[in-house]
Amino acid sequence: MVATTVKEHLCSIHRSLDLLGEKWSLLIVRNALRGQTKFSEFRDALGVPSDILTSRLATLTAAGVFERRAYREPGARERSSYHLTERGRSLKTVLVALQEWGDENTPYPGGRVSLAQKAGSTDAVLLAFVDETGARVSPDQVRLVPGPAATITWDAV
Amino acid sequence: MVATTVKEHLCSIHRSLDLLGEKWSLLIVRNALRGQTKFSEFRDALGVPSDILTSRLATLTAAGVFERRAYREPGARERSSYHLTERGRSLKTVLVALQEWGDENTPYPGGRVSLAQKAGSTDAVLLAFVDETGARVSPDQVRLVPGPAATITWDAV
DNA sequence: CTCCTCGGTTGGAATTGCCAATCTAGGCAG
DNA sequence: CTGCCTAGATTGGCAATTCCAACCGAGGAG
Repeated sequence: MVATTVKEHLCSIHRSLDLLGEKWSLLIVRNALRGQTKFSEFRDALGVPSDILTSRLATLTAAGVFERRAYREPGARERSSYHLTERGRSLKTVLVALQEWGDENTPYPGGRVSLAQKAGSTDAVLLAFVDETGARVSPDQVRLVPGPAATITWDAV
Repeated sequence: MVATTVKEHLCSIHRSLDLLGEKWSLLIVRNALRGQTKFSEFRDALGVPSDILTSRLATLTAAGVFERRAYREPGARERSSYHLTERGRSLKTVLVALQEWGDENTPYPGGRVSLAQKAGSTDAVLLAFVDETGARVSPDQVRLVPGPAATITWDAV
């Protein structure tokens, strides 16, 4: 089953979730950000059923999150590997947001399993809201407000 | 059906997705961030089946994302409303990340439906990675690396 | 040739979600 | 009091999705 059309929801959050909200999708992307590329790596590390993995890789590849490449290991036949595209790598923001939320709200007693760091250092990296000048904005100060294409209005919290 | 235990995955992303990855969960939180609080508001605005909405509100309330309050409109009996807790409001980061990704990667021809703005202004707000000093870090420079509790290591991308 | 592995596919059971119909507590009108 | 209305669910039956175990097939190894 390959998703050929993206449902055209007005809301970009809804559109994102149509693609990424299926079970395992974001975890596959997370593992790809950790450097995994092979079918067996995803299957063994995540425990995702192989039929689901086939389906998700097809959907995410069709959506331009992954691209499929051929590779050949010495003494083995040609196989497929799955590499994040620029579009896929830009999901890093979503995954770090989920990671920070989980670390703060459902902490694991043994400590953190994954950290966001600046390349070539051990400096921690966090997500923050910034305005157009680059100045930080407190999360409390951020409002989700109706945009030009909104058909309804709402009272932002 | 009320989720009483959070599966204890090592990875905080996995734990977050166990709670938030069910269909409709994040869209309910999105609408709550737009100011909705009542069962009928969520049901009518999202089109979510009422049995699913009952289940999601129960799960999210048990997880501390929502809190249930009684309210009474004139000439009506007491009813329940659902308000985001601090924990729930901190999901704003996740939702803005999904919104930005959707706006950039699956744009809707009619324009954006929702914008992130600084309170009391029309200044756009964006998500950015920052280090501990507050300096911005390019997304390409951010690595997801194994933390102290990691049982495996990986090659970060 | 046979055996083996990787990357799937297939069939069937279990789970989850969807939809329409129904239920229930309380308010209100007569 | 009786009957009717509404919000907020609950229920039953069906559809879609996911899970699991078994199988397949192309190619390399022996």
